[in-house]
Amino acid sequence: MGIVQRKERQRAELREQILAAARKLVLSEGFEGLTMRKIADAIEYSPATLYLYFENREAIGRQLCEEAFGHLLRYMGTAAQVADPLERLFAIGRGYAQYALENPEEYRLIFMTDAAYMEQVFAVKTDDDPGQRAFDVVVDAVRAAQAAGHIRPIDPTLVAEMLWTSTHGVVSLAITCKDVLESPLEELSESLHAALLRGLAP
Amino acid sequence: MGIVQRKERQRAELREQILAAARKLVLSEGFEGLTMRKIADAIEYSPATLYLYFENREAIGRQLCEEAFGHLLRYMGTAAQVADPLERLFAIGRGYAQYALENPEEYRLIFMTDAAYMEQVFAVKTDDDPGQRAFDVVVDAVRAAQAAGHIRPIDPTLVAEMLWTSTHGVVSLAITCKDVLESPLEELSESLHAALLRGLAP
DNA sequence: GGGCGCTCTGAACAGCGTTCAGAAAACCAT
DNA sequence: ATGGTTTTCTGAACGCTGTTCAGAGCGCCC
Repeated sequence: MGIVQRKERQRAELREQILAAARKLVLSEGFEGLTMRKIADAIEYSPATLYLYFENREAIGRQLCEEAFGHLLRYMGTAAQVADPLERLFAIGRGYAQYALENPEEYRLIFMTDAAYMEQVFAVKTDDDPGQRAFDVVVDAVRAAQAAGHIRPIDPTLVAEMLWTSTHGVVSLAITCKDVLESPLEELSESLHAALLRGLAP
Repeated sequence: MGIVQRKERQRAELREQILAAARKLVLSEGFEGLTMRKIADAIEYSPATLYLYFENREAIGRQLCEEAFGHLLRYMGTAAQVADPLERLFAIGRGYAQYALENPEEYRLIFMTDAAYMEQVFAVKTDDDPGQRAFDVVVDAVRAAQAAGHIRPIDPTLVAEMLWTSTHGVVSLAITCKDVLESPLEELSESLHAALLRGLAP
């Protein structure tokens, strides 16, 4: 009775083929450049077939989004294991920035695209949602830094959001308005982090 | 011989009518929702006519962009006159954030839209380009704060970019991922500014 | 082998930016 | 006022987009 299993497998395979083609297209042309017909061409199926595997174009974007959070988490993951709490916060920030700058189209898809379809991604808010987990990594590091007396004892979520938004500011501007920032990106990012953490000391 | 003058005036008027319709549409539907056919409908002309007044859709966006920088400058302008240097920096940040949150679609158009056509906006770089002037307002305030001994004597451009990117981070995330930031926006923005400036003290 | 169900597609719809030949209108000179 | 020139405008088209749906084609079970 392996027939239904095989059918399920084939179905999953085609679904994955669609996602693979979409990934490639987003990587090279951005989500704006992602087209149902281009995907269909790439996998050699009719455009109509895509709708048997995904509700619509946004559903594909949503799926890629969730994957992207996983990638972000990987970039931050190694940094999250640094022992020294303050150094860990720096490392996380660097990992985050590195992810954004090495995967600008993915980053744009997650954090810089109009929220219409993103609402459903963020609406999940379960504890194992990668986005939430990425944020929790920061909050944990903040708590540790507070416990070690490196950061004043205010709401760790607030502190985490301060760190997050400021790093997001650097990388998102760098992605959108290339060449508009005069300072070298790394210096800017590092100085910002350093000043912020200094200002957050007890 | 006021005929050529009248023709020029009428031409300018229709151009302005196009821009007015475009402004309204961007305001309500964002730049993505701005359509040549919708503009044409609004002003009761054929879509083809628009191309006699603007090279293409992006040229209209570019024009709106330059206007938007003017608006931003107005929001920051009053703040730029605060006497106390440190308080002035706070006021400028508040003005900037207020502009972004009260005109999200305009802000998105300027700083969050893919740069393809923006390059020409930023490429100007003349001294009276509103974007440059807005940034200079910050740099000047930084210099004043440094002269008053409130900020350590490092490159004022770097400091200005640190302040700019961090505020941009808050407002752009607030615009794109509404409800994802848990902290009240004003508190987040204010705390961030305060911590940053504290960290930048000599 | 016949019938059922699943998978897939061609064709279409409505919309998009943009172009261009030609209609229409405005102007000028006679 | 009339004819001709110039400026302004538009209908129709091209190729693209996301999406839908009737029906074709094929594999599976009885």
